[in-house]
Amino acid sequence: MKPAHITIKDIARILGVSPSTVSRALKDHPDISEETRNLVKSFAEKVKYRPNALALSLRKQKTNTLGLIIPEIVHHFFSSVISGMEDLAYGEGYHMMICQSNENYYREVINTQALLDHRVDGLLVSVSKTTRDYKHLHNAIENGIPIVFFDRICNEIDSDRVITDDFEGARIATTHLIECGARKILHLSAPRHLLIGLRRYEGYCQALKNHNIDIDEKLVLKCDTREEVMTMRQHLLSLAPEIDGIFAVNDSTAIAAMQVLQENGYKIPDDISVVGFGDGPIATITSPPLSTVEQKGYEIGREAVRLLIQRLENPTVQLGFQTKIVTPTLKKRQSTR
Amino acid sequence: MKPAHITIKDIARILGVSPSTVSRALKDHPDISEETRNLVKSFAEKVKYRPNALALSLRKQKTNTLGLIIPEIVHHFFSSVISGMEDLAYGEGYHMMICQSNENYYREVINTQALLDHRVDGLLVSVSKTTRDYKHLHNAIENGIPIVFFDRICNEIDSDRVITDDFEGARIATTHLIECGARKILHLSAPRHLLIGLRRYEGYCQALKNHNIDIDEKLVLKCDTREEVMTMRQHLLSLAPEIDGIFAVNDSTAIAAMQVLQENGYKIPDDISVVGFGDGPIATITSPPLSTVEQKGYEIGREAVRLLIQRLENPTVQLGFQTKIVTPTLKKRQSTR
DNA sequence: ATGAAAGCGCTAACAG
DNA sequence: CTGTTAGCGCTTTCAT
Repeated sequence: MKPAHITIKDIARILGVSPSTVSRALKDHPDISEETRNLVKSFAEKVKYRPNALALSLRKQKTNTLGLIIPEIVHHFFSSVISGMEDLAYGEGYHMMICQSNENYYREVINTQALLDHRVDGLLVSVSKTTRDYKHLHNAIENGIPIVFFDRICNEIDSDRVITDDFEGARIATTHLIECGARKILHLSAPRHLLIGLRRYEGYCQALKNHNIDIDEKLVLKCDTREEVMTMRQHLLSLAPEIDGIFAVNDSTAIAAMQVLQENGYKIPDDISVVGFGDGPIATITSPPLSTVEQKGYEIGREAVRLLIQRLENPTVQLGFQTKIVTPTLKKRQSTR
Repeated sequence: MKPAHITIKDIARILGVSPSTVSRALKDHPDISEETRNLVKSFAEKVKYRPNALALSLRKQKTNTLGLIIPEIVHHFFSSVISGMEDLAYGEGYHMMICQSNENYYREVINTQALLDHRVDGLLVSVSKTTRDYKHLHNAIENGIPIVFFDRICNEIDSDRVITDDFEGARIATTHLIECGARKILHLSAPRHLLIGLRRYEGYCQALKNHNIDIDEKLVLKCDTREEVMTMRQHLLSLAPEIDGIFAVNDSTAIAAMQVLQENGYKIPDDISVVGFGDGPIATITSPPLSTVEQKGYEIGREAVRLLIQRLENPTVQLGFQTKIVTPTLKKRQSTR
């Protein structure tokens, strides 16, 4: 356990030159003679000199670190986002400091503060469900720290954003069902006061409209969890004879519905085709595997980091804020024909 | 976009005192008069002064940051680990810098270096599958940076460790099958050259032995993915009539087997009971829900951070290295009676 | 071509 | 009780 890392000063002392010479030699400053440069460089290599990123950051007023605030890490979509962010950031010479808000406003505030204290160059934020007040995020922007919001964006703050095109995803999913021959399509939806509930409902309606199918509000059920499907089991079964397709707002709801139907003798997809939304790992292991809308978390993560770094590295240019809309794609499997 | 954050120096200048007075007042140093203290504190609050963590770290030679190197973030077990780490670290005043090796040795080396450059106080590492050489990690230890290995530990380095008790998990799972009345238990296993393959196999054998059931090597199949189950479908079905239980090395294999059997008229759990291992989110949504061994990623993460912080905060005491063995528990669902 | 000095923001030993 | 000074590790004028 040697206590200290070797520093430029150490090298300078040992080699009998000044710290500035070492610093310059190390970064190939033209003023330094080849001789000195080689001497310093080979010695530095020998003693495994590594610059202290802390000192560098303090000096340069730039940490090359991005702060991430995410509601929860254990979630297929969010962990995919993190993975995409990490991969791109790494490639661009940035590192990530990651905080989990656990959907807790108070913790989100503390996290934001901590990241600012660490002087991250920018922030990547998906706001917690309990956040109503955005002072902490405004505060970051006022301190010159740009934010890119992703997925759970904040409308009160003008900023770069990356979101999923829920409308389009739902439209694609529903259209697929129609193309499979379905006409009476049940929509298991999230509440409309949630953005995804509303948008996916609208996409569903749009697809029907495009094919001149009337929207039957009896076929739109507020039902967005596995548990709720189980509770509504009877109602679902009472509708089953008259429907030929189901579009669910997420995969677990789709799967639960599929199972209830199967247990009662319905064949998927022969009697009823089913499409989900999200494409977590669960969609591939059901029987039949679930057709669903792929949500591209990895890509959203990359895109968010791309926007952020672009802004960080062009501080002079007054870039207008962009909203990147990532269009999900249909992942056709065997729950639809 | 104000460029700069306010500093102690700024406050000192404005208030007409010295920076050290401000510094002391802020941290309730006893030498400072109440008057000055209140003056400074209220002013600091008014201008939202926040200490620069970078400067502090440089000064104190302590960053309060833990570096994490993990093979992949998008994996239920690993993301649970991260979540547990983050939660505990947060509570103890530490932050996490997270790097993903993507199972790539080269990247693991670079990541380690980057974290050392950032002067993280300690390292949490699960080694990549492709890592054969441990110089980079030895190097960290030589630099006085303690490492806690978790899950994929490194035997060449003497260090703190947190692992799952695979043997015990397998024993519990198999015993559960036996208690459900099974006697002819098929084990779908990972290759024995992998530690988990070996340990879980041994646990399976131990349970049989404890109940005086002979081990039948024909009932131990190297088969540890969904795809492999599909490939071995016929073989599996040929064994099916003579077995009454299955213990699979992971959930997806268990589920695939369950599905193949169901499609061929077997009733789960009536004809055959099935137990998996790992308890990702998929286990709850199958029909019937899968009994499995819960792997406690969250707890492993917390434990790893606990060990690391304990070591960091008792640098003087020569603590012996500990290996924490987290025993998984049976999660009984409906795939077993 | 090299060195001395100042400073990034903060703290702590030493003076007074 | 408060200020001065030095220094954490590094870069970058400004001298020489």
